[in-house]
Amino acid sequence: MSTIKDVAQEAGVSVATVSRVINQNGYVNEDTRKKVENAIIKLNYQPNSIARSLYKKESKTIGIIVPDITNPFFPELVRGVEDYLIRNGFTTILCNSDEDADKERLYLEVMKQKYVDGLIIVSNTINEQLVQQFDRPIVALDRSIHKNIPTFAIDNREGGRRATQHLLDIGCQKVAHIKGPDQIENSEARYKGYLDVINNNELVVSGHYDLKKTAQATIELLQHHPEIDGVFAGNDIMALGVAKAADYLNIKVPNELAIIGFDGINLSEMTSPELSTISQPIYEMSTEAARALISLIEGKVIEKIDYEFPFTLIQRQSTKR
Amino acid sequence: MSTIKDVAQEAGVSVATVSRVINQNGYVNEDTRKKVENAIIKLNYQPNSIARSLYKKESKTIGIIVPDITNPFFPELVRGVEDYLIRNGFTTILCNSDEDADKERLYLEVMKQKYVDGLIIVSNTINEQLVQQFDRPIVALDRSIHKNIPTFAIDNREGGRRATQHLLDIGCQKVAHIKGPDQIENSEARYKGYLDVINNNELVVSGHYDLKKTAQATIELLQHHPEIDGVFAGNDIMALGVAKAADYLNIKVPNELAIIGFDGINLSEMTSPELSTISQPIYEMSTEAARALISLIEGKVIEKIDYEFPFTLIQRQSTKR
DNA sequence: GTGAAAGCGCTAACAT
DNA sequence: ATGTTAGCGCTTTCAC
Repeated sequence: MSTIKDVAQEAGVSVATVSRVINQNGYVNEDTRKKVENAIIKLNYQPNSIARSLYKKESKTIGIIVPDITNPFFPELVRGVEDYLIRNGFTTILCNSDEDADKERLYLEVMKQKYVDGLIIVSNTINEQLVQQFDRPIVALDRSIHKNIPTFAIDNREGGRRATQHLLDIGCQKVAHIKGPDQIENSEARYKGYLDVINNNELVVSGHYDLKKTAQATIELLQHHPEIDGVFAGNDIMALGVAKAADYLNIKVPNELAIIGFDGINLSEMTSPELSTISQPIYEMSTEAARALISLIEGKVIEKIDYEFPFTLIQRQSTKR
Repeated sequence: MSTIKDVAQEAGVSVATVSRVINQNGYVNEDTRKKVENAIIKLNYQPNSIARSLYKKESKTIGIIVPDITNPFFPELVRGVEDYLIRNGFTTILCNSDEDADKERLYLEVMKQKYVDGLIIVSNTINEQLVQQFDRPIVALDRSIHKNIPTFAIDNREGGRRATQHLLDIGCQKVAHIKGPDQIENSEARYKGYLDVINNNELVVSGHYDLKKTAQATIELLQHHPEIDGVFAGNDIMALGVAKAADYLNIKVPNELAIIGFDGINLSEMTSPELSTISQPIYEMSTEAARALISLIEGKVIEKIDYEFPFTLIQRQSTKR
């Protein structure tokens, strides 16, 4: 690959001039500009962004850390981020942390060495201290990780309330909640939302954000409590698990059992029956997070630390009766 | 952040020595090594990999180009790649091409400028010439892109045969095929596999790898051809579309209509009914592709150009009768 | 065994 | 308006 030096030589000018035309700054005569541009084309020159990064101490690269891209919620998030970033000249490094603090530490270290300009993190296990030490901008997506770090999420508790209320509204008498993992901020919040509405009539079991475990737990739950006629699942995948349990027990959805999920991933409308859900503006949340991160990278101050997005209740077959 | 110079100063040695310690090459006295290591710890020094890349002309970064991470097949692929790479000291840049040749060209250009050490590509739209010009190793995943580029995939035609034969084996009399997009190598191959088995009794409709379109097309198909009792869908998502169509028309799966998909994405066992499918070893394919890419980057020669992986037929509820 | 110094490709003073 | 040059942080010859 040819370098700026080659171009300079070819055009009969100095490297500084070439640099000027590339970066469109400083004065350069129309004629010399032409000469340089021709040389660039002739040599098929492309600036070496590593060299540029070394000097400018910026890499036009950001890292995104998610628990596991294989979990259907995250591709939609990552896609929003990547879309926004590439349009703005940034490139996206993908990291799967498996919610493992060691892996997160490793990624943080690597990202630092590679001079990423900023980080977008989805995590609840991440070491706050490490995050604090990271001397470049960070934003948190979907879940907060530190009170000083801008966070882009919905009000999960309110979402939990809304989901539960919906089940009541359609006439459910006994609404159970299949809760996501303990200690995950979001699943706790959704759970609280459920409690807010259900008072003293609660019936909760844990499903760990996992389809099979949820199906298993739900089967037992429904066997012990045949009076349950509505389930609010901690997320859409879990709601699918509940639907499977119902199918297994030959319980009709939605008439004998209404089900509502949470997140609004694409998957929720692919299944039969289609799932009612609390739909997050996933794409918008992620592009906004990316936009804010870039602002921070550019040294701008951003308006707030807490970006709360509106969610919507989507009623589909699983609660339509 | 402290530099190698700071460490050298702190340890009272030259930068060359520090470099030797970091890279564990060249001779260095046990005592000086200790001094240097202490200085590194004291200053919390981390080598700047940008500077290293500039000199070594390698970035320990690779790019992966997929059509759309939001399509459930790709996260599993990307995860396999990322897992293998991070374990081997590489970092992964994610690119969503949307099967758009212009976007692909853009990504190729950016990757080149960023000195990525290699590329993993899933595409059928990519410009072969551009790929040829890319002067670093490339491997193709899931679909071939050029005869000189190592390809990691299964035998899709044979898979198509197997799927179709399976429907016949369980007693289907009239098997239709919902075909993936034209001009996509894989969907054509699967289609051919179907034809191989079905001779002259074919019934094919195009579904574009899209759930809703597939559901719509299937509804029409089934209305015109109520004799159809088995469907081989071009992939798992399309199979879901077929299942929805059946649900809509109140046709019982699998007894009145058996359905088989293709790919074996996680999703295929999340639904009710669970989908039979031709399961690709997605994770293994992708880690092998990553492994081969690294070999190429290291200048090794790899054994072959065509890596064909075995698939397996997974029979689940949708064809169990 | 260790250090001095050149150079990777680029940008940005500073000259002219 | 253009050129010269130092320097970004690192690795690696080449001396000693």
